[in-house]
Amino acid sequence: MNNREIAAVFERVADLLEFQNANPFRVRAYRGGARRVGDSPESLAAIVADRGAEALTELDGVGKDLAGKIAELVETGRLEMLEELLAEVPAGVLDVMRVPGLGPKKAAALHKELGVATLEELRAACESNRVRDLKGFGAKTEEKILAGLAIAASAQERTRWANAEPTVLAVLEHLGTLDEVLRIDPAGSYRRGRETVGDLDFLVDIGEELDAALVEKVMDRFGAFESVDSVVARGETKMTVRMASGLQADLRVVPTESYGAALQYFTGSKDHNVEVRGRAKQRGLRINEWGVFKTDDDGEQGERVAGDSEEDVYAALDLPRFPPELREARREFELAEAGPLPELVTLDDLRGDLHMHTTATDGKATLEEMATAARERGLEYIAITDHSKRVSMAGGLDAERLRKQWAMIDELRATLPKGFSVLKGIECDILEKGGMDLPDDVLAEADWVVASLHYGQQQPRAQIMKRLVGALENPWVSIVAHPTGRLINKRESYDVAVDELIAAAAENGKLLELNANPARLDLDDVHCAAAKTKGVPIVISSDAHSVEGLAVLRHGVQQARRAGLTASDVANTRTWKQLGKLVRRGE
DNA sequence: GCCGTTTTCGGCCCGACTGTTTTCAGTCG
Repeated sequence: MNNREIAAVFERVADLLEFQNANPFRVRAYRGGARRVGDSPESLAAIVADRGAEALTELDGVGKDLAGKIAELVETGRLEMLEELLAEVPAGVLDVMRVPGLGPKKAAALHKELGVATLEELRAACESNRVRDLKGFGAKTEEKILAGLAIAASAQERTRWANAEPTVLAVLEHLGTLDEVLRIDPAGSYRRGRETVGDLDFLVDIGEELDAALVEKVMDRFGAFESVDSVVARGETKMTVRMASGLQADLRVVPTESYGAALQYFTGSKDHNVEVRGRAKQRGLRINEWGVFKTDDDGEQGERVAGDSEEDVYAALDLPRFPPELREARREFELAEAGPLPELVTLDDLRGDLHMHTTATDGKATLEEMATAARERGLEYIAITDHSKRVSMAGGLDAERLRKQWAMIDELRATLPKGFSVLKGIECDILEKGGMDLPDDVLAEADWVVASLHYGQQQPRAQIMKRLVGALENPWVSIVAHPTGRLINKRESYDVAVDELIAAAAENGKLLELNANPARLDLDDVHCAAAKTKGVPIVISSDAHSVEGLAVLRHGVQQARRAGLTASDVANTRTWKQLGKLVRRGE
């Protein structure tokens, strides 16, 4: 059982416990455990196998009990506690709890009073007006549930960051042009640069006073944004709308003196904030979205000590202003205690792009066009890495066509200005039975060999690993591209033991790709962080199939920053010559 | 269920908004 599956079990346990009205801190412990497990770069099954269940308690938030349950899961594939809970609670109520506005308490009341255990039964109960008579419910609640059922049916999944970006920019423009809006920033997971966002958060600075008339004006303007479908809620400082796309957006309006505190607060993550506010409490301080305050002897909010800027808020706790990408309650507090935070990699640090396609296979631009566009983007070198012959649908290259392309590259090189290089590369498929799609003597002639797996993605783990590790052991391979093969919201990854893959890369002196395509972002942040700890350099590549495709590098940089990578952890921040020293090629 | 130079027991972040309540519970982030 892999980490993600273990995390899913703990989430499920937490949901069921919540439904049973269990101790909320116990529920939190399971949710925290799920997050820690999901964030762990090491395979917990491997930890149990190598060092025993006891070693799991080294994970923050995992104690003796959760460690035992993880061991039970990896050893038996089952969790007795979960099965007992499922016997007590009808599984359908978990769906009921996912309807907006329904939580564990209301779901429990619906089940107890009306026997509602599925979404269908919930709909029937609402339509026959039986819900409105329950204590704590009313006609409005009933209507909201029916509307919420429609939303739940359209199963809105999280939106890829890059798909949310146009909406975010349009809202910033729409509100930013108002004179009353002094500052506006997106917050939440969008600001943290997560690969997907659940909803959007916007924060507005309205000036010294929280003037009701001004707030009204800003909210009216927000509600008039062209994509807004309906207003979900509207209060004195906070407003929520639903876009036609189904995406929700929150607006918070605060006075200038609270802007930093509010930005910190609404950027999250939730777990990061829990840690921050816990630290505040230890120091006799209280942090909320309005500022940092001293706590009086009677526990009431006292003198204000910070709030204008995020720097001040963090400084009040002797913490650095964490880059938003790091605020996930993973290792950032540990890093802060160890010294200055690492300087995270930036787009400007990248000097080369080592994965792209041309019209020779499935690209839309020619060799010359890709080279020109890359040079205009300020890159110093690129590798042309078209597909190999196994990828027949893309017109993959055999040895003969590949050598022709390399001859063209030789010709092109003669025309290039000093300071820009085009490298002879290939994205060579890793065959289903193992081994590379082109012979070693051909690969040996390349400057840069990207190995990747496009076929046989459903094979069992052992075979997938044999293929990937085999590629890393090939003396001429430089790197494995999109190592897990996942497509965000579309396709699961292959059954890869990423820690073993990283170990194999380290052993063979090879690199691993962070594919910057926003649908891939593969390796992800957690795995890139794991590669860093094992000393395996990451290459951020566009995998561009067009001139425009080169622009995705920034998404890769964002993911790398979330992994805590600095420029020196990313191989293509180096010159091509320096980069060559990182890769062990040839025998 | 986790955790600890204020602790191995008694804590565990904090506020806005809604709908149903006559003073607040539930949900959400």
